[in-house]
Order: sequence, then C-alpha cells, then structure tokens
Amino acid sequence: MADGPALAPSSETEARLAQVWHHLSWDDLRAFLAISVHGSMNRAAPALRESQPTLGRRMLRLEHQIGLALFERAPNRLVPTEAGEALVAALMPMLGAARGLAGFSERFAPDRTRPIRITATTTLALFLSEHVAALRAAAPERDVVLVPTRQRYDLLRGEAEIALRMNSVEPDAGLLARKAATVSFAFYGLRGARDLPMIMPSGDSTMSKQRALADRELAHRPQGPQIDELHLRYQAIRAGAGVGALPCWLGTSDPTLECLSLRPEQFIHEAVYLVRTERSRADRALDAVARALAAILHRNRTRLQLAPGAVIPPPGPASSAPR
Amino acid sequence: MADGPALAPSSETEARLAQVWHHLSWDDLRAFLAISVHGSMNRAAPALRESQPTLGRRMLRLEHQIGLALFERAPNRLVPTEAGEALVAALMPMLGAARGLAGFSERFAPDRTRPIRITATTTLALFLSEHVAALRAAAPERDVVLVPTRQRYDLLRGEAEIALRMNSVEPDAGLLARKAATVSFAFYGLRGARDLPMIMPSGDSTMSKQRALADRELAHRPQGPQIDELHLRYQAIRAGAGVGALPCWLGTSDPTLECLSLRPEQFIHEAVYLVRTERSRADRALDAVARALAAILHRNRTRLQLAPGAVIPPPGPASSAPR
DNA sequence: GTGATGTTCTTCAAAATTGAAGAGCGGCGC
DNA sequence: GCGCCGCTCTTCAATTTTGAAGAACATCAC
Repeated sequence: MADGPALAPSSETEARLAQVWHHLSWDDLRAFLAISVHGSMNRAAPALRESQPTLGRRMLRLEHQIGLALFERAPNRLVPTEAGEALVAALMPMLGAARGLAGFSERFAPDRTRPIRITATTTLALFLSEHVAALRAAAPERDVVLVPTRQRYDLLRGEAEIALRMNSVEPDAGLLARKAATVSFAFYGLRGARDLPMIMPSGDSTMSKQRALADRELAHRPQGPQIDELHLRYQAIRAGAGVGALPCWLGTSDPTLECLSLRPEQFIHEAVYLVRTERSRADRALDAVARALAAILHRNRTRLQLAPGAVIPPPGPASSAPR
Repeated sequence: MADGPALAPSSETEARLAQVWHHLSWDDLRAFLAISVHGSMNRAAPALRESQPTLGRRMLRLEHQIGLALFERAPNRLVPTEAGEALVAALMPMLGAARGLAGFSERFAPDRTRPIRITATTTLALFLSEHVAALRAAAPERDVVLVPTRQRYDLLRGEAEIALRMNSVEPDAGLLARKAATVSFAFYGLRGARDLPMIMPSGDSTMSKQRALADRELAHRPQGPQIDELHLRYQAIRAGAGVGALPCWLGTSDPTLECLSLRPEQFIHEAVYLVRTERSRADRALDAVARALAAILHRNRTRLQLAPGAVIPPPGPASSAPR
C-alpha cells in the first residue's frame, strides 16, 4: 500500500461521489432551501404545500444521501450545521436560476398573440358557425378559431382555450366546467319514405346514448351503415340511405326530412358544458369570448333543446323523463 | 369595461402566473431536461432511475401546470415543440447550477481532515480502549475516536464513521454490516457473598435479553436497583450491592468476583456487527481502520466469547443452545 | 413556578405514486 | 411488401408516500 505523494482521492472515488449528487432529488434541495429560509419545518411546510413529517423525511433522506448532517435537531428548534450553511450558499445559484423561470410562459406565448381556440363536437361547431361573428366581436384583438372534433383536446396542455363538451364531465383539477345548454336529438328520415334502414352510431362511448336508444326504440328496422360523423349522416339521411339521429335544430330546419321520434322517450337530451382552464380567468379576452359563447347558447336554448312536433313534458319531479 | 391604453396584464395576473412557477416540481423540470437530452422517455428512464410511464406522467403534469404543450407525441417518437425548445434553453442555468454542486461534500468536508469516529456500546468501547493504539496505527494520518454510547448514531448522516452494534441489525440501504464477534455475558457477584439482590437492567429494548434471562434464571433473588450503565453496574457489583450481568471478559478478569452462571442457559451470547456506510469503501484510511478493528475482535474472539468455568457446549445442530 | 406556545419525532391508516405488462402504431431494413 | 423494432399510452395491483393526531420536550411570558 505505497501511497504516492499527496494522495488525491482516486478518480473512482470522485466518480462515485459525483453520482451521489447526480441522483439527488431536486425537490429535496428545494425543500432544504425553504426550510433554511423559513427557519423551521413547520413554517416551511405550508409554503411548500407539504406537511412537516414529509419535510423531516426529505431532510433525513438528503442528509443520508450526501452523508452530512445539515441540521442539529434541538427539540425546540432547528439549527443549521456548518455543512447546512455551506449547502445553502452552494444552492443559491440554483434558486436564482429557478426564479429566472418565473416569466417563461408569458414571455414565450404572450396572450395577445395567441388565438382563442374553441373546440366542440361537430354538432355544436356546426351550430356555432352561424354565430362566429358575434364571438369575434367579443374579442376583436384576438383570433377566434372554431375547432370541430370529437376527440378531447387537452385544455391544460394548451391544445385549445375553450371546449364545449357533452355530458360526462369530470371536473379535472385546474378546469372550470359550467353547464351551458341542453341539446336534443331525434330520429329523422326522408319525408314519406317507409322502412328505411337504421343508420347506427358506432360503438364509441360518446355515442352510447344514441346507440342504446336506437337499439331500444327502433329495432324493428333493418340495420344500416355506421356513420358517426354528423355531416355524413345528415347527407346520408337526406339521400334516403336510411334514418338516423340528428340534432333537432338541424333536422327540423330541413323540410325534406320528417321527425320519426313520436314519443318523448325517443328523444335524447345531452347537457353541454363549457369548459376552460382556471388559469384562463386571468385572460380578459378569453373571458369575454367565454361569456359571449354562453350567452349565444342561452339565447338559443329553446331552439337547441325543444323537440319539434312531439310534446315534451316539463321535467316533473317524479316522472321518468327520457335521459 | 374601458380598457386603458396598451393594456398590460394586471399585476394580479402576473402574481398568479408567478405562483405557477413557484410551485412547479423541480424534479419534473429535471426529468424534462433528461428527456430532452436523451430524445425519448424510454432512454431517459434508466438514467433517471424511473420508468417510462412515470416520466410520461411527469411531463403531462408539467405541461398542465405551465399550460403549454412541450412535446408532440408521435407514436414513434417525441418531437419537442417550440415551447419545449425554449424551456430547455431557459432551464440550462438551473442545470448548470445543479452540476456545480457536484463536488460540494468533498470540498466541504475533506476526508483527510475528518476524524474516524467509532461508536460502540460501553461494553465494547471499554474492551477496545486497550487496543486504541493499534487502531491509530492503522490510519496514522487521521484521528481515531472512540465514542461509547448506547444510542444509535446515524452513520448515514455522518454522525460517526464506524459502529459496533449488538444483534438486531437491519441492514439499511447504504449500510454495510458484517458480523465481527460474539460477546458472552454472565452473572457475577462478590466472591463468597450470599443472597445478594439482583441488579436488573431497565426495560430498555436493547437490554431485553438480559432482563429475560434475569427473570427466568435468577428470580429467587430479591430485586435490586436498575443499572444500565456498565461501569456503574460493575462498580456496584464490586461494592457488594448485588449481583448482575457483566461481559465475561470483564467479570473473569476481576479476582474479587465470582461467576454465578453455572449452566449454559445462564449465559447470554450477543453477536457484534461492524457497520459502516457503503460510501466509506472509497475511503482508504477508514477501510484500514475497519479492517484493523475486525482483526482485533477476531484475535480476541476466545476472550470475548468463551465463558469461564462453565462448560459451553459446542453449537450442536439440534441442541437448543442458549440464545 | 407555571402555563402556553412552538418545536420535532412517531405512528398508522388512507391516498397517491409507481412500474410491469400489454396494446397500438409508425418507421426502417430487407 | 413484410416483418422487426422502438416508441408512447393504458391499466391495475402493489408499493411507497403522505399527513393528521398524539407524545415529548424546550423555551418564553407571566
């Protein structure tokens, strides 16, 4: 074991120690900083939105990983050790860098440049297309874009700003959902035609209501093609290829079509929710568009909801309303 | 709603957005950097010691929190968006600061300055005190300190470098434990004295073996004081205050005392483990001291383990050896 | 003194996170 | 064209992490 002159730690040793720092949790480091600043775990806990036991465990893990005691745990207070003081100093650049991020998302995507995208089902997008002018007027300085799609865009990721969604809304954290309308659907066919096949929706879960109703109420008809897309289904029905579900406002507006739903149970009523991120409340223009959108839907509520021809009973408390 | 000239985001808005960055997980940011560098979640996962689903979730959470899509998820590859590229750039200072930590623990506590602390029970520390010179010789350039205590120092936190512990060693992650000796205990009293009371150990869990044995084998004696500390108990026994358990090597070396344990079941055998951190393997001097310590214990194994006077049966496979 | 307050640590059940396995899908080489 | 490969996403059970409540203890004010 002949040690050379001025034995330095072996490069292997250095590599091992570097590994330790490479695998430290940055969150533990941030917790350590917060505790040092606040002076006690109890006071740092709410600032970090964690509990004191969690912070205690974080610190113990950190100390174990770097192999140094950072605090002297007196029962009444936490005294940073020399190593703790030094680590605070060593971490300051990191904290500064993190603070530097603060304005990133604004700087990167300034609100006033970004268009306001409204994503909606084809049904609703079709309906809204008549009112696009009113929406643009609500935010003249921003572009307002209508994105018709049946897939759910992720508002939180910034894939769209506002979404109109049917029913089944689980209000995710960070999202605001508000019921904005009810849309009625019924079965339509070419006026006077008999024994047309049933154009079915696919097994898609968003279509389950339509499908169940089709199975239940109109099963005596032969089964026709499966068409999910509203435009295509509308065209198919107009062409006499079969009968199928259409939103009432669309079916009724077409004099060549006849409503085949005669009883209240043969209607579908879908709640429409206006969804936006909580973050978006800070955005004036977006706020205005959302309000305008809600107003449009509210003004047209009878057109969207009321079923033509058939008598829809008022929603009685005990009656089994069609749902 | 009269908007002033050149409407800037309200200070409230700014505060809200700053909050977002303040509550981001630094670990998520690090994961984002790693993914960007490696080019795919699958490749970044092993480097971060996490799994691909976890990384996917981290990224989704990050995107949700800052409200921007960072990656375009093609089924076959991950393409950073413009925002993603910008975030990588914005995070570089933070990464640099983190890299700067790499040498912290060495710089702060250079190995060659730090003493090597050996913590042991009073029993073992007393025994080792005879051999301190040999330990110092193993690492002449470092201080070797013997710390007798019954409480468990936290080696991982750097409260000591080497620990000798009795039995019940749960090998924590990051710790190396190796059985180094067996120490025998027996009951001793003043030679020729009769009917002395029993000096009991306290209810302390580390003393449970002694206590159980005292209850079981020598219950006919009146109960004396509770003394945990070895030195005090030894003095009390020598003064004729009672009989009590002593390590055999100590009791036998004192001609004024008499061993009262006549049957093998009246002995206690405790395994002694030499414990050190895995990290310490990189430390030459510490390594040498640990080896010297193990050698000392090994050389003295018969003195430490064998019971005087009484016949200790060899550990037969089926016999119920006293434990 | 004595009581009120503020610490940290322990405990344990509940909640959140994790990862293995499978599915789907596009690119790449032959 | 066909098969292989690597990628991400989903699912679900198991593991880990979390925090509320309680215990112990020092400090401070009265």
